[in-house]
Amino acid sequence: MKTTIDQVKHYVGQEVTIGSWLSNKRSSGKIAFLQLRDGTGFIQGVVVKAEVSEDTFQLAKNMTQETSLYVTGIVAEDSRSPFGYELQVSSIEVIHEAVDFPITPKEHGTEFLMDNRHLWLRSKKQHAIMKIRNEIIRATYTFFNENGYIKIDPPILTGSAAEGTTELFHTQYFDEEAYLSQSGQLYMEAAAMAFGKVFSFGPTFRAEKSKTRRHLIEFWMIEPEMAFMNHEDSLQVQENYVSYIVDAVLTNCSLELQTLERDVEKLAKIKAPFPRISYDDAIELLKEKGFDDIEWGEDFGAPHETAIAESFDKPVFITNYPAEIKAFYMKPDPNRPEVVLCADLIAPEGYGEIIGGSQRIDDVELMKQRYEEHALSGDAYQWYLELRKYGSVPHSGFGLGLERTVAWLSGVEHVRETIPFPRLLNRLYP
RNA sequence: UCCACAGUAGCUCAGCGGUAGAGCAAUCGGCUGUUAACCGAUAGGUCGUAGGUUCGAAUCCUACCUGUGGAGCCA
Repeated sequence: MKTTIDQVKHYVGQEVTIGSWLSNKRSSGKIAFLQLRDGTGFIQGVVVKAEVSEDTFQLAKNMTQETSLYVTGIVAEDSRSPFGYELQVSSIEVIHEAVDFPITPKEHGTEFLMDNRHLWLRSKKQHAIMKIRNEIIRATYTFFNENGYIKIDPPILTGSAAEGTTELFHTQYFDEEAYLSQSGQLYMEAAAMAFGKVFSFGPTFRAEKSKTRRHLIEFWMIEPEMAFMNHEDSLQVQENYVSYIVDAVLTNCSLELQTLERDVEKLAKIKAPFPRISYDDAIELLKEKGFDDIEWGEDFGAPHETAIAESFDKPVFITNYPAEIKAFYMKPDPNRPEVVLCADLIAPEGYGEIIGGSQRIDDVELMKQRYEEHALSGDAYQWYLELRKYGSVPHSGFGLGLERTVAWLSGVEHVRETIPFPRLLNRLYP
């Protein structure tokens, strides 16, 4: 019976064949232990010299790391095995012998592992992180579909910048210049006017020379946009969504969290509602904590965000930033035009901003004024202005960074481990 | 772009002015329950690159290259 490691518990006492790779082995004169991996899990194969042919035993003893093989044997429960079950091997068929696999069962440096990312993905820890990433993706689709959202895909090649401040990747679009999308948001606003509640889920590109554990050049973003929702409505969507994915990961990835030695107690506390603190109060809080390097009107740096997040054991919304330091499309607070109806959601434990969101300007005259202030050329942004011309409604939206969320829930230090093939400042290979 | 640190065997590192070292991986041998298994042996090097100081440089100095951590910007 051909099966996979995750199904092995259904075949105790029976003979199965598993297509697998040898992740490690140990052997003595009369017995060999094969650590086998097949993508669904890990299991130990036990080869006893007295119970197999001489050829099979020699094969088992001499097999190299990451050799691919079909292994056949009887499934047995065994507490001595690291995986709970083991395979009492009767025969081995080598598919391909791996020669000099570079990632040995010892410590390695970051550069080396990144150069071998295509092989590093085979390791247990990376496997667990990718499973958690997949669970967040799955839960995202479920959450939005069950709440009446339609997935809309904004373009990746664009003719103009969403926000002029950040650097864009330039490319050629036949005879004209084009850019890789750094946000689908403007297009999602158009989609919200067509479908009410929409979300996007796709790659984003930022040609910023950022070099921190929270930055990638290419990363994935989830961008919901909702018509007829004000800022407060949007905050509720955000906290419900984040609570939902945290719960999904806790429920469906307990093994992976254990592999990563994640403190799940901290994650279990993450339930809506989340605390909110205004930008004004956040400035006060920082002053109380002894920060004298920030004044009203300045944006927070990473140490500031971390200090604010430390005051809470849940993610915290920092709301109503000064309009000056935020994007042109954010709606001013009607009672205080110098601040805008926006919020950043800061994850606990120093993982930083995972969501940025706002209510959008719906008044066409104010938007025209912003165009002038930000010197946005009329032609490229004409269509965006027209959304305010034909049946404009209050609407809000936000963007969640997938990799930062994966890093937070997995408890890994650096976002580069949360995407299969990270694009970093100095890395385009593999 | 700025600041700090680091490049020595395939990998992780020690050596810090006087003949280039260890562990793991590889190869060979030993061991019946291993858990990054263990034990013995073999093989493996233009000490990031280019200059300089010195009787002598992996070691000291200068420049450059590459990487790591952080800052700014952002998700």
